[in-house]
Amino acid sequence: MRDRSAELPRYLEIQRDLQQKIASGEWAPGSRVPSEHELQAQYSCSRMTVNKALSALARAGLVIRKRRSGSFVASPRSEQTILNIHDIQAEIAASGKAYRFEILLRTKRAMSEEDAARLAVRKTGAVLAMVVRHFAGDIPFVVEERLLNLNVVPDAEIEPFRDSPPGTWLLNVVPWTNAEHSIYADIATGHMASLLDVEKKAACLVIERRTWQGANTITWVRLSYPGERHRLTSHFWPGGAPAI
Amino acid sequence: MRDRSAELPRYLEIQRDLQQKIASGEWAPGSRVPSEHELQAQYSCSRMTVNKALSALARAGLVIRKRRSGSFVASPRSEQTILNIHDIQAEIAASGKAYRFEILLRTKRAMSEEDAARLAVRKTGAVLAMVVRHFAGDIPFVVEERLLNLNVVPDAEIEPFRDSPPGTWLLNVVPWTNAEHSIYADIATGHMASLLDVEKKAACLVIERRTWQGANTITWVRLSYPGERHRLTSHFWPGGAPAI
DNA sequence: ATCCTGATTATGTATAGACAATTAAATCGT
DNA sequence: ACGATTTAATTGTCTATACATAATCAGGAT
Repeated sequence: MRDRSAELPRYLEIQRDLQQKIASGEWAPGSRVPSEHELQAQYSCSRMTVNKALSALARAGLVIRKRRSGSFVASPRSEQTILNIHDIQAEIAASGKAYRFEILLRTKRAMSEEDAARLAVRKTGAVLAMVVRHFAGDIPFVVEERLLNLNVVPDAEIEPFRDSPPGTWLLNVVPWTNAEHSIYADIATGHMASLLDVEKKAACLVIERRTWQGANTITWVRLSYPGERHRLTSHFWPGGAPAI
Repeated sequence: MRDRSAELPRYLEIQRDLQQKIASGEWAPGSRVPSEHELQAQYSCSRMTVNKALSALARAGLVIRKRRSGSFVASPRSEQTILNIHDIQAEIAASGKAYRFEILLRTKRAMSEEDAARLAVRKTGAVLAMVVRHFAGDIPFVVEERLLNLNVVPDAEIEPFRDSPPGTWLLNVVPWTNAEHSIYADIATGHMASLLDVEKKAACLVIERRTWQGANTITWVRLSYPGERHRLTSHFWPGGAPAI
């Protein structure tokens, strides 16, 4: 029936074809995409195959689909990117540098008002507060301030964190369902500057993250990177992969 | 046949069911997920329905699928988040503040070495270099330094940018296919500090972005935000939406 | 033991058809 | 002319089936 010499699956072929028409501007934002019925005829395939292509484009935000009305090229409202925030241990190891970490503080305490606010939970139970410094080679890479919700992760209390830092340990031990990131720039205080081995009042890139398992906040963490030594970079294709 | 009182489509019901088992840790990373055949029997539905659920989980990175071997719970290697970098005009308008912008520089010039490096293209043709300051109310919100590749967007040369700043104009005029973001922290130089109305040597959150249409670089832009006044935040669910 | 070979299994893709849900458009009654 | 009702177009979901493809496994030949 169909050309079996084709490399790509049919639905991907169609998807990229449409994506190309949108990306090139040939199909302007707001304009109507042919209906599944029409595309099915054009590509001489089943409706399900066309549907798979169009659904993927809808998921990627390139088209908007409405029953009875049809599918329309979406107007771009914002630029998206998927930020991959790697496990620090893995990230440094991948860069070829020697990794080590140093636990500067480890305290169990009853949850304070501030702790509760950071974890975004009611003030109850206990937390494990930690400060960890990570090194890439001999250079301080990032300082991690962390709160672990012992109500959710009681095991953390007895974990020595000898081989793995708390972030890596958590990632492997407790599955997370959702996370909130907040990224900003700040001036290194005297203490932070000495920990990162940068000048006083140097710029820091700060990432704050809260991680949940369902309704429970697992952990809050603040990562302070020396501004000149660290960049978050990411490459993004709306379709999920290079189109051509 | 099936229970029509169910609110959710069958495939989503299955998807969330599996997602919950993974998120709760009931199914550990590396462990095997029942095969499509088994799930089809468990949920008494067709294989295509199960396939849709499993494919979605694979796309979200929660499971890894291998022919002949089966599907396995993925071990989390990094935390992802989808960063939505909004159109500045829309972002400020959405916050309820008055938006205005001011073009501080607009120069057409032959592409220099530095321009070519920033745009990641061969040095050829001309660029339009701009510096734009955006205000939220009366407060400087961000300073935008931009290079427009006139080889790709010749229309920019005659565009007055009276109603819309270049970012908004581009978003509406030229569709983009992929983008690269780089986020870091920097110290405000004297000039930048005065533009942003912050103290000298204040921390700035800087976003650099290159945007392509296919193989052509459309634009390079550097956005400098006052560090204390701006945060990038995002909330992320691996499945794409709250599971419960 | 080692290497080929074929059987088996799970996923990947595709088809044709069916019904449901949504809603724009057309029709009808007043 | 207007409002209510019907029709129809389009997407959303689902089924049953089929064959393709990749990878593992078990034998069997060397």
